Amino acid sequence: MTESSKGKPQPDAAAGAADDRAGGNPEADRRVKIEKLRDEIGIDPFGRRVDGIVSLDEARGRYDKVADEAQKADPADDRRPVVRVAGRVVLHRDIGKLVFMTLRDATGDLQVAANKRHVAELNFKLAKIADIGDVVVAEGPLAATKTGEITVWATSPQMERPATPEELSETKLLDYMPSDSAVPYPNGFEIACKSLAPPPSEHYGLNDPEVRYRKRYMDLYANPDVMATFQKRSRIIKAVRDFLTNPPEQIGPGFLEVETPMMQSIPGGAAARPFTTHHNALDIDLFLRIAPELYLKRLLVGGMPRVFEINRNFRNEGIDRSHNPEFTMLELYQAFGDYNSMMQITETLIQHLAVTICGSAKLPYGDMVIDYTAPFQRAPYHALFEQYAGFPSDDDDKLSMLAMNMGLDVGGKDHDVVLNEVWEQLVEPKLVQPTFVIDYPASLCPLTRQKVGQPQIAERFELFIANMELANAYTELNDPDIQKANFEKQVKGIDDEEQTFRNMDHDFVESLRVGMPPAGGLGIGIDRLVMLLTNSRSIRDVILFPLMRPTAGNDQ
RNA sequence: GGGCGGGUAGCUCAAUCGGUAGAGCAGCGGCCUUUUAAGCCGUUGGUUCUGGGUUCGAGUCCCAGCCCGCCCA
Repeated sequence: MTESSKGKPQPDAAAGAADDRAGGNPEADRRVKIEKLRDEIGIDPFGRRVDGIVSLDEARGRYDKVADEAQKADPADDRRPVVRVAGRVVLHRDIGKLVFMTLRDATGDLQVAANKRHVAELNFKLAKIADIGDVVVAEGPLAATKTGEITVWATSPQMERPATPEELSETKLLDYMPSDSAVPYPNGFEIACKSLAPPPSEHYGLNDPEVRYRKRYMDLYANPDVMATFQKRSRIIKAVRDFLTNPPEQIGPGFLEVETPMMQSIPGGAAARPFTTHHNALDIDLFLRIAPELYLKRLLVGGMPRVFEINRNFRNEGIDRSHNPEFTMLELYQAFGDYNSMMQITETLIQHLAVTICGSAKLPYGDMVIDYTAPFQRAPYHALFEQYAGFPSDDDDKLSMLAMNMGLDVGGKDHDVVLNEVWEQLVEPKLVQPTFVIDYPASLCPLTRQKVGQPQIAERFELFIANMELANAYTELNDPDIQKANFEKQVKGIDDEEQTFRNMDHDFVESLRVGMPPAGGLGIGIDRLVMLLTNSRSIRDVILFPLMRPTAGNDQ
């Protein structure tokens, strides 16, 4: 980036700062304006504190049609509400002695007009030279234009009439007049922060996905639907917290929100490859957690009966439409629950979110319409396989044939591992409406309690919606001897990346020896849930700053 | 990991068969007192992702690489 250098002409584009020949290089031109603001107009192009700003949505709501029409009929009868607003300029129309601009903030857009007759000369000049992308402050009465658009008419108090006592007390006008400034602030119109960077297209927005993800700060203001998505994400997460902290009666007492280590010396609780880091003082390798599970269960041992955590997990794996290396997960554990009580919580929570956040239990996702009305369908794992494969899941020969036809590598893998790979390709694409897939092969679930009388079946479910795995839950295993044996048993065929339980967490087994009450445990992928509820196609559209490869310019 | 598509001005995009890199908007200089993607006149702005190659001549064709997206594994 080029530094402006006052007074010393350089061949560089930005250097023409002090003369009027600048042109063509938007940033250089804006630097010229900054110098003008400082040197000729004598104001700080980066503003100062302003109190009493109302959002653009709020300002629009304060428009008083009766007062507006009364004032238009009799200019002396002015009861129009006065508002002070701030926003980024997204459109700017200068028609001589009148300037219109469209401001945008997190609540929407609103038009501001500056009329030379009502704004002090200096402030009118600021309105004329304001650029798209600048953050500005405007103050004045709300009135509609000829075409009916609600507009803040920037007004310098001393130009029109003295402020009434009501206005003064309502907006505390005098409070904002900085003692070290000759200019009453905002005096109708001020530039609060000059934008040096060239703005995105005012008509086409910002479309390039790479730029949108790398420069989310531009994406957020250029594309209002992006702002809306992340506002909704925030509301969803708050609603999850509220729901779990104070659940509906049928779910019982509230859950306690806790935080457990993200840096772990033995990464456990899931099948995934972890990120590695190092602690210098202790001189030990640590891993970013792949799941909080084993720590949350220790809390059950300690006597917290219901706990949950909403936070980041890290998995050193591929990136695609539904995977980001760091992602947000809800995990909760309920003493004396099981996978059935987890299903009840899951479907009640998700229906609640759909209805309260999105206004309906039936929501579009892409071409689909998803019905979140509880209860969700339950379907046993093996039954689904047989339904779509056409033969029972224990037919090893047919399974091998099918796997090879799918191009899968079956060599040396256990039956259940191959079955699961085939299952994922065969069944997952069919699961559009919310479906609890229940009763998994026990060999795939080392942390899960087996079904009574059916030791080969684990009391586990995964919830699928719109072909995505959204939640995973078990009746938790609390027998320390079986847990230890499961950790020691290497599940053949799972490759290195999925080799979770190679390093036994002895302390976790020790905690089970102390005694963990029977429990249900649940994990819900928050990013994917937000994708569904905001109809977003990619996980990158619901993560503010998704991981991107750094550019040569060192963006991140 | 594989296939397909894309990368050209600040933004959105053109560029015929390989033949002087363009438009709209933004910017800059003017005009304009109710605009709505305001309008009018004038005007600036390019490492065509990077590096090689073919050619009299490459945004275009070939090779390699980088990045992004979509689909598949």
